[in-house]
Amino acid sequence: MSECLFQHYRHQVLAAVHTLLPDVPEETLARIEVTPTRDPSHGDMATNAALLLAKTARRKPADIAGELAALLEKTEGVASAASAGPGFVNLTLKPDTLRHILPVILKAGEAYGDAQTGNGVKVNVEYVSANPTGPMHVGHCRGAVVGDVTASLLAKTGFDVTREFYINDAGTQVRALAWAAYWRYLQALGTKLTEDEFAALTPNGLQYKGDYLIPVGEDLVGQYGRTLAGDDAAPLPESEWLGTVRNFTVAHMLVAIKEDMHALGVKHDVFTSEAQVLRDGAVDAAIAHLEKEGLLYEGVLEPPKGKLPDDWEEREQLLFRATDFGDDVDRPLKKSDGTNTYFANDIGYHADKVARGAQVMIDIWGADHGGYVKRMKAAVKAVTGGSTPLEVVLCQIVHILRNGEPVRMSKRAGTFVTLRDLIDEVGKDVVRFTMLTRKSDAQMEFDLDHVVAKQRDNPVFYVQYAHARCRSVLRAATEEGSYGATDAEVLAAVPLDTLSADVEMALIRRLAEWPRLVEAAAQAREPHRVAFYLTDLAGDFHSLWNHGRDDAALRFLQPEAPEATRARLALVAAVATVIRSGLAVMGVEPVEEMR
RNA sequence: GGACCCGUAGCUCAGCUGGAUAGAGCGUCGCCCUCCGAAGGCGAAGGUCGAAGGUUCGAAUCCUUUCGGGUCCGCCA
Repeated sequence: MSECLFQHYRHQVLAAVHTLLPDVPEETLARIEVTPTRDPSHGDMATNAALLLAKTARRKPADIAGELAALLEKTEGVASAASAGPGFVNLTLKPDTLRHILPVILKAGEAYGDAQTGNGVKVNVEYVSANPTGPMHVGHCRGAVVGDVTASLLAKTGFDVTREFYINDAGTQVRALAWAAYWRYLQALGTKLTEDEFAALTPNGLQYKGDYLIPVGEDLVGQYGRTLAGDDAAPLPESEWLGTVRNFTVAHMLVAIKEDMHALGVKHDVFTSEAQVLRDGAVDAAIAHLEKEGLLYEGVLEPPKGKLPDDWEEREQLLFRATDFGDDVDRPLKKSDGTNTYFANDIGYHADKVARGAQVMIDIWGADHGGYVKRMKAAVKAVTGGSTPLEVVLCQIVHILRNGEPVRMSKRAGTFVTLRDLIDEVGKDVVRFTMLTRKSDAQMEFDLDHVVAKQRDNPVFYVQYAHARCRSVLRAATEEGSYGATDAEVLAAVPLDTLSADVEMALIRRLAEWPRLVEAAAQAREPHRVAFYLTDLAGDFHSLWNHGRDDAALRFLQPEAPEATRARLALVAAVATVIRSGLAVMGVEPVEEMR
């Protein structure tokens, strides 16, 4: 039998449908599902098949449901099947069928829930992607976690995943960064210039004033001595030093960014440099392709309605016909100084991903880029001829709170919270889990006190506590000595007939849902569902645990009944396994005991 | 002016891509340790799913309109 009970019985339902109505169109069959029931009185699972078939069969749903139920009742593992409600078929499984999932889990270990639905399709997931102009701040970490876990979910369901980081190292921000690093370099050489005097020389003024560039300035001296500066550490023309300083500084920033990602447990397979994509000609090639397709023209854009930018002036520029592909206006590819817009480079970059083999692209962006989605999708459609879909997941802002009060993040005020600060304060696992306790497109509040509190309403604690309790029971059983070995292979073979209490069966039902949840979360690109599932699973387990307080017969360790105890231990070990499987997807370490 | 996201219990949020009587936690109220599993658990109260139309066997979910909050709107990325 398949690892996934729901998938298994879906096939049984489809077989029954085929017997009953051989000519059902493929689209209708695809919509037939077998889902867990919300109400235990509805059995273990239900199918909507009869409701969907009613139209094509021109018959009443309840009639079809009745006939389906009669067929399904005879299916192996099914105790009873009944038509219910508007035309559902409810299935009640034999207890053995449900219990059978425990050895499946114990043998599979953390791999329980793995699937092959991705069929090796190459998916490129791009996340974090930022200007390499400074340390990562807390604003980056939600997208980092969402991207990382989305990638893990896709890998778990059989996709060939590439985790990618796009380095925006080609724009004006990086030039500003180089100027700021050059200032630190001159300072390290003992320049007589004041900051104001240097700022007056700097295009668009001196930015990136944080201390983190001081060591970069010192390292520049170590590497290049005084060769990048004039006498008395006076500035040389930009052309004498910009390339050198920029590359040196970006390399430094990348090291820091990678360290931060490592501290958060976020992995990337590929780091792609915007400047490199530009040098390789991928951008020019993409623009040439669009030109050839007749999708570019020189034109004038309407000024935006409402508040007009101060320096607005009407100007003819190179435009992409984004409106042909569903965007609202055509989009410019060149800035007034003749260089590419970010958009133009991004087109080349996405074409490059496709050239490297991507069959599906998923970009994780901050919500402030929401207005950019349509044009990017339009461009990808144009440049790939529609062969390679682009999906965009937007992450809303995270507000950091301390004791319910907002933590101001301001470089000037000196309360700038870096990602590293956050990890150091609450720990990587807490950050990761908490980032998934809301769906991505909802705003989130992250209270530094709350996320480390050992309380019921802190899901991180609640789930870890459930795992620790499982481990505690298994340790106690091992130490006691008379219940036999408690490793997975042994427990996978114990008789399970004694598991029959409602709370026990409810827990088993929950465990059976895990593979289905993994697939749904991967397909929807919604990693938060894993966190919610684990919280529910933990709740079921805590409930069973407490039932043992009220009813001694429900306790895990039964000295009078070693056989029943072993069955319970198999259940407990399976719960721990599924929690570990879920935490592994989330990149969170399970704990053995609460401190 | 336009685009995108969000409006679900007093509060914070789920709701499995259209299914059965809309669910959790917090808060409120009532219970469960004469310590062998209380950092927990059980129960109660609490809802016209922002509003109005529409689509159909069936809508919190899809469409239109509308109100409220957020993000964004050529030369930032």
